[in-house]
Amino acid sequence: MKKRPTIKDVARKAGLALSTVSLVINNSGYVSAEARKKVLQAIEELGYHPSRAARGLASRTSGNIGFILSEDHFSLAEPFYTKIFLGTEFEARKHNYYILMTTVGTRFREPTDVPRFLLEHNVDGVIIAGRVNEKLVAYVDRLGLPLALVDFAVPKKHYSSVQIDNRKGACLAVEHLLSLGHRAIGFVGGDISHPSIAERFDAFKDCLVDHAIPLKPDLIVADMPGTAVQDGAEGMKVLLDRGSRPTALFAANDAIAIGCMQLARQRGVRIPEDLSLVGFDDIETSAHLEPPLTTIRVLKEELGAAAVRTLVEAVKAKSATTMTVHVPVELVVRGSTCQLAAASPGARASTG
Amino acid sequence: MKKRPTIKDVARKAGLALSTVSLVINNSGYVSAEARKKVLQAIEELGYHPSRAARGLASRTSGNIGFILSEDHFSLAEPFYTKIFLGTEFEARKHNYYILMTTVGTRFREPTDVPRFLLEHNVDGVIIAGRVNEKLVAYVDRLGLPLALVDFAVPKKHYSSVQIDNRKGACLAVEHLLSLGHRAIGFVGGDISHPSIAERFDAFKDCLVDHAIPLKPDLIVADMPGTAVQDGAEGMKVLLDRGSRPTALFAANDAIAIGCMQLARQRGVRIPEDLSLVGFDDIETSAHLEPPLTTIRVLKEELGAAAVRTLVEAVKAKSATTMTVHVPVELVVRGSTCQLAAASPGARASTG
DNA sequence: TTCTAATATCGAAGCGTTTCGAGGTCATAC
DNA sequence: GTATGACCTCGAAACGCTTCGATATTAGAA
Repeated sequence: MKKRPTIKDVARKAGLALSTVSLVINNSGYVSAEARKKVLQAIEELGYHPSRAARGLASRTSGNIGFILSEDHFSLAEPFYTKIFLGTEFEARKHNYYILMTTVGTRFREPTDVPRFLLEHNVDGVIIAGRVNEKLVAYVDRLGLPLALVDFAVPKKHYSSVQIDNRKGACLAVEHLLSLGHRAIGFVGGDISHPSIAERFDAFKDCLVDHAIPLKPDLIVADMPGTAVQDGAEGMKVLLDRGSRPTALFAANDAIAIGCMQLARQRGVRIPEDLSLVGFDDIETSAHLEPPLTTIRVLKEELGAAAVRTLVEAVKAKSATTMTVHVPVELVVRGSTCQLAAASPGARASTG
Repeated sequence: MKKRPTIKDVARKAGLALSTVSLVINNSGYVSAEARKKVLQAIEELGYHPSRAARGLASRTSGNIGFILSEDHFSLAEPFYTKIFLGTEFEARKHNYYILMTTVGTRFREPTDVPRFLLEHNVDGVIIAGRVNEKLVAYVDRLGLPLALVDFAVPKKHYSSVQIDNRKGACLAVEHLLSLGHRAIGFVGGDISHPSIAERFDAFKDCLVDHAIPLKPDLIVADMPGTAVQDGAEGMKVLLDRGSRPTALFAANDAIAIGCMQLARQRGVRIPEDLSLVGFDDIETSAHLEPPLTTIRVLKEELGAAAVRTLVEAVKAKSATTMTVHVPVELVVRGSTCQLAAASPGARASTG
């Protein structure tokens, strides 16, 4: 409980000016080897460590990075963004930053909806994960704070961002299905206004075309309002009611895939025998489904870590250069996909 | 990018002294209704918000709570403490605090192993989750910082803490097994030096005695070094090699239970037919095992939230009163336990 | 030798708050 | 009529740093 030493005490003990001590601590300016040694020793003996608040006030830096998440994403049911957040925590510690986390609603009005750490000037940079109100993004930008978006982009604007390699993922999925002999490959997506979903859809189409497979519009459903389980079920229903019979399906994400699975079961469509199914994201539950879902794994922690690295660079550089990082994805083959040959009707009945 | 207003600007605009403005902001001292109104209006018009750094320096508060976690617990494989952490984030936002997170190793030497936020005086209180070096706890205590331990306790010392209701949980487990007709109930634990594990073991014994079931030492294994899956397998092995044949088993946590399951499968012991098994914690995977594990659910996020509440109280009160909060647990019945009747040898063979 | 630039140290002016004590007004109690 | 205390406002002194400009010294270039 005794008073902790200040830079003044160090200066006195070292017999040097306070400002010289500061130079040593910050490794800036000119300091003789001798003076440096004296300062270091005094620091050591006193057990001195600079105060963050004082340093922050004088240098107008906080040592913190703000992490903004949309409210509906920071639920315990949504481990996707939660993992991104944990990824930022991991990486921030490596760079001697702390993460201040907050969530925001879809509305954005000043100053009520401005994250407190922005009002208090308590962060040196901001990470925004997932879709948030564009006005919030603009607000952060106007503050002149380094900014990195994760799995989100604002149309017509260039911000630094960390993106999932959606195109690659979609290709991996399609090529996996092709390699299994599938040709009638469908797509179930929703909320095409979400950049990631749109990109997956786009790449899906491109990839088929690249492999000389003609697109069949009746195998595609992409107009559900959201990207949750019920949207997947809804999409699957539309597809089946339409009379379409794809042998394989690429779902825009795992939640949608799960919805497809549920409806398939209701309608007596067997997975993978009658229909191979590939998801995207590799969320926790996917591995535990029956059958376990073949999917595209997204390295969620890596998304967060990359965002921190981007930001730390930006803070150091003080330049407004923006950059986009694409985090790799990988195919995880599980039980929801199989060779087309085995998918002919009755194949199972004859063996069972 | 234009300079943000300071308290000085507010004072000028309101035609009052800077200190009066401060009093209004902090709702302290005497301020006339008229003056308050003028200040509030000036603040509104200028869009003023106090700077955290300046306020921190002057008032020696940071608005942050430090969260210390043992290194091996902050892995992505260990969602238990990670969830506690998320629980603190949730709750901290409600009280206008931010969480600064760090991990520590088992060693503790000053000043190398001291969390940076402590050196920088950058937190108003500290939460320590899980077992850490006792010297670290003593160090925090010596700093005079409010402290709350989560799922950890230091022998012979009284710190505020948030505990799992281990006794209740163990009783729920035992009584569940008793209600299924089991009498030969075994225990597999490890690392009895961990307070939580010890308490579960203790309550297990007490509960049996309370129900007039004599303790059979040969049904108990509790000397493994750790509490992980392999320790569970090891314990199960010892039990079986010893020739003990409990009809039901209470494992000190889910990881241990999983180890038991694995070894049981190897040895041809069927769960639940030959052996009913109850775990503790309700970790993510437990629900997805085959069979899904009956266990005692621990509200992990609530542990974290309770710790924050405890700490916020302590910061406000400035008193050194300590308190222990017990967070409730609940029994989750799944497929790894069943009625004793069905467990007679051959019961399955005759139906299969 | 003289000038310049690099090196080294220092004092002082902030950074934007909180807090303390001084000083003033006014109503109430004695 | 004066003392007392509540109420109100203010200026100034911290809080513990960074940073700027001044000054001094030294080494190398001209």
